[in-house]
Amino acid sequence: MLSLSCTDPLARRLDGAGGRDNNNKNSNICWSSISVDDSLTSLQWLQEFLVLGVNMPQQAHQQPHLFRQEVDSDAPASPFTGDTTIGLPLTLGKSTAAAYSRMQSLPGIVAHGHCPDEVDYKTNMHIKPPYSYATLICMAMQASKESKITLSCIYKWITDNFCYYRHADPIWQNSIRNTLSLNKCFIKVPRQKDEPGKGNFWKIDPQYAERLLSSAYKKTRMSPVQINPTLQNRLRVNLQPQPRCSCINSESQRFLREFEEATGADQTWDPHMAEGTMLGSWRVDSGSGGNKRKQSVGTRNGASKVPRRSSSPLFPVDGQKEIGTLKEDIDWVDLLDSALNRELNLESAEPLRPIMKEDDLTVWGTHITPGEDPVGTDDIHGLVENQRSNDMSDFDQETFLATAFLRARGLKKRSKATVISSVAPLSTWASCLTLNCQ
DNA sequence: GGGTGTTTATTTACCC
DNA sequence: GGGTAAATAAACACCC
Repeated sequence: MLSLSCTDPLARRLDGAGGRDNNNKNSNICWSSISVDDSLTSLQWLQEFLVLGVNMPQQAHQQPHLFRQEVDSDAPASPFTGDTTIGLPLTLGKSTAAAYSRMQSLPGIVAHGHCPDEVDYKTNMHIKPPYSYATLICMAMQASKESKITLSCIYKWITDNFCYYRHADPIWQNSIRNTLSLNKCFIKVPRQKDEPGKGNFWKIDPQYAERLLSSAYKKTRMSPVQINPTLQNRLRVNLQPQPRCSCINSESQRFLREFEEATGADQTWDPHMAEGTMLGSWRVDSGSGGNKRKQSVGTRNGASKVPRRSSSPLFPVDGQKEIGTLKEDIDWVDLLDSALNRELNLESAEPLRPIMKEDDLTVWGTHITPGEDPVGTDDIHGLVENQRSNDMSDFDQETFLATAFLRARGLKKRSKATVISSVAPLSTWASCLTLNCQ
């Protein structure tokens, strides 16, 4: 029987992770500094493990991926997928790397090619997709074969492809409209007088697409992972507060995009190929947003300033200010046992052989020089190449490309967790890390 | 009345 | 810390 203590280690960790930006920045810190003992005495690793680890086998190589060409789906591939069907949020307040570091401390959990951080947004109603509204609109526009699209079609596409929005407060539709109006990337196309229907059409301004093509996606805003309030109500679990919940940090996205640009990797949704399609680099009119219109108007409802809703409804605003405790009982042992059982079912998977320095790391005609970093990405290269000979999937190939790219960019000195979680399909980097454990 | 579009205000997160 | 993009929220007008 496990005896788990959740207070002190958790408090210590949270103490070091305060501040709104710390989630991302602490990724590396957690990876390198959390001891096994620390991990095992904190409940957070368990929480993350439960979220990240379940139902992975069937997803590891089946989930759509941003890099992968999807044949029969207009749905946005979720580059960061995972299963949250058990209803707990993904990596609450901790980066993938941090979560993974703790998972790794559990023997047998990591070593089976798991994909701990994938979310199928098409079916997962609990986690808000990490795409800005502008991105969603753009996705909808690209998915539509038409050059213009109506607001209702945008709504429909989003709800069809992001389960979260099917159940979310319809306020998001207001935000969509707001985005369409404010964002110069979107052009309103008036409806013909004889055209039936309501509202105008919308399309993307090609000039912004061109700008995007000539310059990289420089800026991306990462939405925090948000949990559908219905889930919150269902769970009624007061988990420890975290200042931010983000499963993919901005650095990861940047690397991802740099990788895409460098490799021209196939994507389900290819912003480079789609006319007017732009991801993450929307130029909004400088007059909008920000605090330029500072004006004391009180509030519209006459009340004094009301705290904003927590980014994660699981964490009430008040709760985010303090270190909370698990206020309701959770049968952690059962949950752990259940999750472990699922994990152990993977043991039939063929073990990966260690990387050998003499292995030929030539991939698609490109030779990767091995041996520069003792336990670094060389291992991954070798793994992927060797796996390739065993019918390596596109998924794995993408991982290899991503890793090779990062290495070429001089990122090999990063912590492995950072590198891998930055770009690799996570089903693969779990396998890759296995090598490093050997 | 409901959907749509616009505007204003505020907060949050990220970058420099 | 300032600037700014994005998100959130609300009010309002217009149109079918």
